Amino acid sequence: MTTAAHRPATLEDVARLAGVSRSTASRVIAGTGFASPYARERVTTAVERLGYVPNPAARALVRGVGVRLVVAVAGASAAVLDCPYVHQVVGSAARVCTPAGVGVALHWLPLGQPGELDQLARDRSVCGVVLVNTTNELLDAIPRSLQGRVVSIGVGSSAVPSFDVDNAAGAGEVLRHLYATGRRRIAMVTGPQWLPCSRRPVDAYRGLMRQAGLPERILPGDFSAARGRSAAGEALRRWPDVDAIYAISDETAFGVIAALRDEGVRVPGDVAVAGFDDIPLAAMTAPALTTASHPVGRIATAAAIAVLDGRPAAPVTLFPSALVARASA
Amino acid sequence: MTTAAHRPATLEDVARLAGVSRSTASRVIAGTGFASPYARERVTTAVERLGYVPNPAARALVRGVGVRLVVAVAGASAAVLDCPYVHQVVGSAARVCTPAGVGVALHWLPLGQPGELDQLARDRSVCGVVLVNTTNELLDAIPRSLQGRVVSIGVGSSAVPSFDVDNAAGAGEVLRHLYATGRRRIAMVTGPQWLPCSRRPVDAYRGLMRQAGLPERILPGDFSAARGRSAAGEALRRWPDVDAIYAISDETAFGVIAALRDEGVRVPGDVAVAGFDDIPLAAMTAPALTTASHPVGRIATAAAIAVLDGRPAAPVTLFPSALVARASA
DNA sequence: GTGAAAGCGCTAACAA
DNA sequence: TTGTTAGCGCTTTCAC
Repeated sequence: MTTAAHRPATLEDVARLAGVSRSTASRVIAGTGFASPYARERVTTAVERLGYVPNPAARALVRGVGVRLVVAVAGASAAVLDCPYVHQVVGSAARVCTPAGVGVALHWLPLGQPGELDQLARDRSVCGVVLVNTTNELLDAIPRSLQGRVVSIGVGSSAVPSFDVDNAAGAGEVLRHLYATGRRRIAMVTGPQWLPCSRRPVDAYRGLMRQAGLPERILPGDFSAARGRSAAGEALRRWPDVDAIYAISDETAFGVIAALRDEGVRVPGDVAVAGFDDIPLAAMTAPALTTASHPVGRIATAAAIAVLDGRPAAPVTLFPSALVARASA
Repeated sequence: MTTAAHRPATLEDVARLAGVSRSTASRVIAGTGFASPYARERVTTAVERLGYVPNPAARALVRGVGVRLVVAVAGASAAVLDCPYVHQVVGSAARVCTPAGVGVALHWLPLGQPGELDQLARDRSVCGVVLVNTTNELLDAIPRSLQGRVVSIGVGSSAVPSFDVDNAAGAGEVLRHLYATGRRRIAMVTGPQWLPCSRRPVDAYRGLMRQAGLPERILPGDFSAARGRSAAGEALRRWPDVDAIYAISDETAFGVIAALRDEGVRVPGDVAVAGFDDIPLAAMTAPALTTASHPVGRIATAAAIAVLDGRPAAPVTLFPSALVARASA
């Protein structure tokens, strides 16, 4: 490895130094095709001496594949691109894409304008798409040419494999924990109405309440702490006997707890509160938050690998979510 | 805009449909060079009809520029790539790189092995580098060929512009707040020793303590909540009269508060606690955390734009950090 | 087993 | 103002 030359070496340079043709050099470097041990040895040496690094862009161009994996996030405004959840997806994706010479892009998909996807499909630099916060409308609008290289973190379809947390199971565990610890007047703060994957915990809630003969008390939310705050106030007003609030996310749960505290309601004494996601801080607060785990990094990694690999993935890959019982419920 | 064709249109297709040469089409599309209003009109129409999207990879290849911006994070292990801070940098960078057809890559730079940078310098697909958690050793090892397209979030050098939070000022504000509210036995939990940019708050602390004739009480940390926990225990043991703990990060501060609570020490009654970063949850906890703001997203955005633009940036761009006084101090 | 040649999609001289 | 020409760096038939 020499010190960085002013002009980075090309395959041509390697071939010349090794005394072989570009084709031969290409074969041994890409690890494709035949090459005599002798040629192999000479090329390898030349690569080392020159500090040669292949140019993924040139490679992609000739192979007809893309150099960017796009994380496409559906939402009402471009502000969805700023949330920590999306950032973690992008970070995890970048980590697995980097060794493949692929970069990560971040797109906003306006709700109700599935045409945006066509744009992505026609961009030859796009090797694949990871959908986040998918809607069925979006799923139905996936251009044929994107099929086989698009996956969803959230709901999927016959054409789009899904990688998601088993939030129905996680919600079930948390709700049963609430029930087992004596809670009978359980309210739930949900996710956005338009987001299909956030309906599963709601369905779990409904099923369990019905099964236990308990009243359904649903407050629409949006994952935010602010909404948790206001929803808690509503809950107290509408159902003075409420003894537990289950929130769709830890953020929301913290908002709920803050509002309860302001109202002089004790947690978990008067009202138990549980969340979902098990973010790092859930263990640090007072009271520590009872929640369910959500392996976002692992999910995003699997999703990115699936589009990178390009082989057909299972229609649905569910990642387990387990109860993390702490002090708040 | 037609429905996505099976084979995405190329410049050639556009030129043919418009009845002009590839060059002319290229000129009007890239917005470079001359073109008659007539040609311009015909090309634009063809682009629309075909739903043509230029291929950034091909463009980059011929222009000799890269298609990836790499976020390079120094650290003891690859685990540094998993922290929310890094994710936010990557997310913000991806957002500004996407419209430029540039993807984001995420690299780990092992401490003490500055050779890794040469690799990046020789990769022609790399258009620039954003350094995170830089050391002076790393800064000195920047290959010449990378100069002008590398910036640092953290300390910089004559060759590497720095984009960072003014954490000295932020720390100063917080510490003066502590002092103004009567605290006189103030301990500090620092960042990692090897990280130069985290030394500035320590220097601010030292300067202020000295100036006020107060004792210096320093506990080395690593930004983590776990270390905040253990450091708080140490502080209590070594300095039973401690009445304030200033932590280098909100994470650490939450760890400190948790440990204090476990020990039966009241916050802020017995010991005031302050952090740094003003993460969203800082406002939601009990007690709400007193801290200083840290506009990570804005910093990362500015850094990425600077390498994308490629024009010389100011040697140092400091982003303001202001006291956010809440309940914990 | 190896090399010559063609070409991926695009831009940028240079002539016309 | 426009088109012709020559590549950017790489892979990949297809002869040899």
